[in-house]
Amino acid sequence: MDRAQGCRVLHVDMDAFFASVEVRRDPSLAGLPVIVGGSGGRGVVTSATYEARARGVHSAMPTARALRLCPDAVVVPGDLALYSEVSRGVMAVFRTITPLVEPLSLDEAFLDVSGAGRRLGDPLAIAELVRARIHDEQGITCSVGVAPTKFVAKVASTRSKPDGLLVVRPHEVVDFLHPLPVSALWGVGPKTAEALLRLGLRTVGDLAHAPAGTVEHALGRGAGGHLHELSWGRDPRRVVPDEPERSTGAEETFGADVDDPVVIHRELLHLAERVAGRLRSAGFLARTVTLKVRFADFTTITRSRTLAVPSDVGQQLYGTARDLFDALGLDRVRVRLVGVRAERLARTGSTPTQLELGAPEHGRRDAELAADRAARRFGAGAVRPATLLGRAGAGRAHAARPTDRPGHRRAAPDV
DNA sequence: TCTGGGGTCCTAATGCTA
DNA sequence: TCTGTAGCATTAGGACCC
Repeated sequence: MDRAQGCRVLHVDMDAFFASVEVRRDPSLAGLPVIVGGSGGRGVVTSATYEARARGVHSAMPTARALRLCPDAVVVPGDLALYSEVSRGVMAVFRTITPLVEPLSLDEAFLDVSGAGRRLGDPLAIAELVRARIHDEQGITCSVGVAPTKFVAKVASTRSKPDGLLVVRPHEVVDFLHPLPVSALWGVGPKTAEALLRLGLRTVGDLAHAPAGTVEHALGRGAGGHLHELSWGRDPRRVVPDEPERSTGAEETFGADVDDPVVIHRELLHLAERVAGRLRSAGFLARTVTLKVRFADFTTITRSRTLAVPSDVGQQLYGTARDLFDALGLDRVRVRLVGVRAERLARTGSTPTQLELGAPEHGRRDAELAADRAARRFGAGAVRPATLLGRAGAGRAHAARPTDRPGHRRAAPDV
């Protein structure tokens, strides 16, 4: 009489995570439409309470539009440091259930509970335990999907929101999936849904009964084959804890478009320092540096370069990003956003250090490590390049500064 | 009124090399 | 020595997710 036999995977997803944490911090917000997101001219909603969602607000919507839909909403700027702290608490609860925890983001994770049955009961009992403990210990609610595979567990948690629990047993998988719209499949966004609609495929069942070759022709071998498998609930992926990061980056949208290369260089330096700080604190070196530029018309380009020697030095990342930017040969073109990303990461220490001839690499790195220590002691921004002095806070010199939303920059994991 | 910031993964083009 | 090619690495872009 096992109520969830064959269901080894739990997908746990916090309900309206950022907004719920804000309500927990300030209980006077309970029951109100609360929007977490950029309040600057160009901000978007990152999270909203269900009271706001009921009025049509959803994440990724421009805040200005959300406020037209819901003028009485309370807008809070967001506090990533706080959300990260709550997230660590949530993940710690999961790890007392099973060591096989695969976080997907700050607010959701897969748990493989196949080894926890003897200690904690069947997967349904474990799911109920997780929900109770998150509520009691973290003060927020979550939704849980219980299924034989990761993908079905993920869909199940989504269908049970908010504050719900849904078990999909192996023999129920096909009946559960097939009535759903294709957009319910993990990896089907607007573009893919449109491509499938052109084939007359609206539901997961339509997709499942279409010839695999047709789907692969429309979407490509990889994606087509994968989605066709998912439509039958076939998903061989295991729950994998402790996957290392593959890249880390930072980007900033200017408050107004910028065409001054001096301002753009200064922003690149700031972003490169941020990324390098994160690399050092996480113990990674970057093999490749990628520059991202979004123009006023929202077209976006990237340019990347592989370093001769992997690096976690801000000045080196900056130099590469700046070279890539200058090589674009832009002549007073209006830029909306710039970003710097470190990719193809290698563990510091696992990569033989090879000093470039004549390069003051070692000195720079030591200086930046000293700055890290000062930042830990005296706060982020205690030490920074002279070019960046006066940039934050009182920077009225340039009308077109990045959006310095109160609490936003400070909240970034700046090490 | 437009459209953030953090990521992952996939594909295609291209250049190098055996 | 020349040429074709397979395979790999790099680069750029795009779709998608939270």
